[in-house]
Amino acid sequence: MSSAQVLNERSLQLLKILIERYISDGQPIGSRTLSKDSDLKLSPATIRNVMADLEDMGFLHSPHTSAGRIPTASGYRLFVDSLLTVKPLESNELSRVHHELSARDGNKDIIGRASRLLSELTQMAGVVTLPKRELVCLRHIEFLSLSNARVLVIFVTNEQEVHNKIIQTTRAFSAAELQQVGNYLNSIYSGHSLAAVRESVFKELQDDQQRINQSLLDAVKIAQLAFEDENPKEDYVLTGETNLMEFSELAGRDHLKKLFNAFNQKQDVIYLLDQCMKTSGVQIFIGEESGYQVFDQCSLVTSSYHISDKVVGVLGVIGPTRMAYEKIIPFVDITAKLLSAALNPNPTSP
Amino acid sequence: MSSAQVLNERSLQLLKILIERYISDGQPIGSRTLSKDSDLKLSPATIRNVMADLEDMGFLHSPHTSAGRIPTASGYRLFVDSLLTVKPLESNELSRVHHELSARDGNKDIIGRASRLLSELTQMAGVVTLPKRELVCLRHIEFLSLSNARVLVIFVTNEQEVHNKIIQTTRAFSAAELQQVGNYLNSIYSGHSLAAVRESVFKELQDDQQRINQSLLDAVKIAQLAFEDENPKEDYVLTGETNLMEFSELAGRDHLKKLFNAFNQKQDVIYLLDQCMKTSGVQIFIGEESGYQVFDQCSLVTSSYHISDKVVGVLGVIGPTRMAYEKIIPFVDITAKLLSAALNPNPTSP
DNA sequence: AGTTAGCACTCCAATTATATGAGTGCTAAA
DNA sequence: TTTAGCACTCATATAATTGGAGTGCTAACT
Repeated sequence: MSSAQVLNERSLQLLKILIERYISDGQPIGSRTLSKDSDLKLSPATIRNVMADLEDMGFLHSPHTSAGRIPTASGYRLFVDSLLTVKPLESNELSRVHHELSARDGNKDIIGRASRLLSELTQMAGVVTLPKRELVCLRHIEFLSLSNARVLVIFVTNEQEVHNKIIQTTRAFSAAELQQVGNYLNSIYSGHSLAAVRESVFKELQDDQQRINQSLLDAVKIAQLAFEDENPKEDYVLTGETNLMEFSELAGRDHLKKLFNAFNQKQDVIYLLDQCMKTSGVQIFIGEESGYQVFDQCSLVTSSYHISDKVVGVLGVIGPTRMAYEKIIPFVDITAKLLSAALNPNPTSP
Repeated sequence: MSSAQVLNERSLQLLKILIERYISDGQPIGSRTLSKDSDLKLSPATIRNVMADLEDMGFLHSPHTSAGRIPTASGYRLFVDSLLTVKPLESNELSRVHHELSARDGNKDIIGRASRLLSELTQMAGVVTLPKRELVCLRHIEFLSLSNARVLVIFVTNEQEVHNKIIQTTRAFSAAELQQVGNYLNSIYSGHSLAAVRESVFKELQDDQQRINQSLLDAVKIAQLAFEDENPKEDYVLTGETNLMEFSELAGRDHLKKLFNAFNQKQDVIYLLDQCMKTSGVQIFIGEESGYQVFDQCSLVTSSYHISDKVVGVLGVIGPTRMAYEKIIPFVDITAKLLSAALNPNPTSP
């Protein structure tokens, strides 16, 4: 009965133009505007018909009877998946990214720098997860004796991150003993991923314990405590949250508070970012797709980064659904690539 | 000509009641309300006269002709300095503080816990500075050789905080050499404040360098690099910022953004907190007194905390000027005391 | 069959009017 | 010195009015 319920070329064209226009203006787009904007020579009336169809199919939506149309989440989805024409980065932006992520000052706080980069260049919120501990390689481990049979464990990972942790041992160890333990563990495990170390230690303890002598047993026991999986909590660095206050669609007091609380609680955001880590390339959550009420008005554009071919983290941008995807997507993409490059030991070796 | 421009007992009484009432209600207080609230049997008209005087003296202020009066910063100042009757903490709050700041789990992130405590119990923002590095004592230092003549310095301070830093040395050092350097430095400097160490190292290098042998000279040179004063930047842990969004007086979008930016930039807040560190006991900045526009509507209640009798940091609460000072002040006070207690090595020793 | 002009209709947003009432300052009497 | 009385001010809330942007439908046009 109703006319074409089909997505022909023309409808898509119009949808694309509408969304682009909405993204740049932020106001509902009406048939008259769209008619002038497109070079298809169509009258507003025709466009109204098309728009009605697009609305039926769930790509558009009117805030009220006499406003124009705005894209729904599915509309955006269709847009980013098949309508989008990505824009290359401007040269000054590109050089900024290069400069900021160059390995020069020993990667000091490179995660933070990346996050700031993302937020400053997009004027939205930038987020970068810390490299997943499990997947990171051990470079060196060291023990320090404290009072009451406690031992301070210090270990350095691949990317020169230093971690530390206090463990409670069953008896006090002297500095010399700990030195030995350290030497032993370093000689065996240096270069292995933390997950591998944990696993290996576990196996060692399962095996017949008679086989190894007492001091090695001590070493393994200490190692077990050191790499015990107490809190595999991931974490991220978020910057530029305040930028989000500029966007009227997010600026309701309640909404803003919920959003910032979610950022502080971290768990929901971590869950989302974790999802993104599973797939390679740029991932996008648009509005309600995230499944969290709080992020209904937000989109998340992410890409994962890696160290020696293993994905160890994600970075991305959080902003209103109405964001300039055609610029954000390539930007996130290249940032992830350059961060990976900066973190990898020999970017130039074969 | 006008009547008593003097602060007699009655005016102060009324000012106190007005401020208390304003703090609890948040609305301008009129003469009628105040007349009923005070047990002085005075008619609204009389009270109007008194209020007019108080306004002349700068303690009150009308938002407009036909609203009641609200306190000015000087009004609040007079109130907290001489009118206030502090309320003791409720027992459940007290036990919460004790529990949260008990030294049980090795002071792990005790700064963060203190900050969360402050924000959760007050429903405002809590802030705790990290212990001032300079004043903190060295417990142990350790060196690790990296590639390209770089050395990773790891040192543990009094309160079992672990710090690390990468330095660039003039030549590569072997692990054994670094071991020696570490032993030497530990034997001499363990237990000294970082400032003292820096000073001593500096003196050592000034002295005739022939006097000491080569390996000791190396040690001192490395120590100099390690304790070089690159960035004496202080830092703090701020929590519960989002609570501030609940207060209508701070909730303007612009204002909120400026406030949160100030929190992120940190420098202004640090400057203020630094001021507070110079005086002992509870310090209060009310509104404009801070000198920063952004904090015009805010008050800051702080108290310093110490390690072995040296003030090393401050903690406090940031909220709207209209806050319940009579509860906040003792709360901040006790929190600072208990944090100090938790950080001090032997709380029970003589 | 697809496209377009015309028209009645809807609904928001902005403006203006209108009341309401809380609170003040002043004056004059107690 | 205190108080009652009164005219005045100003912010807030509510309603009434208007303008315009945009729609959906129908009927005519290609």
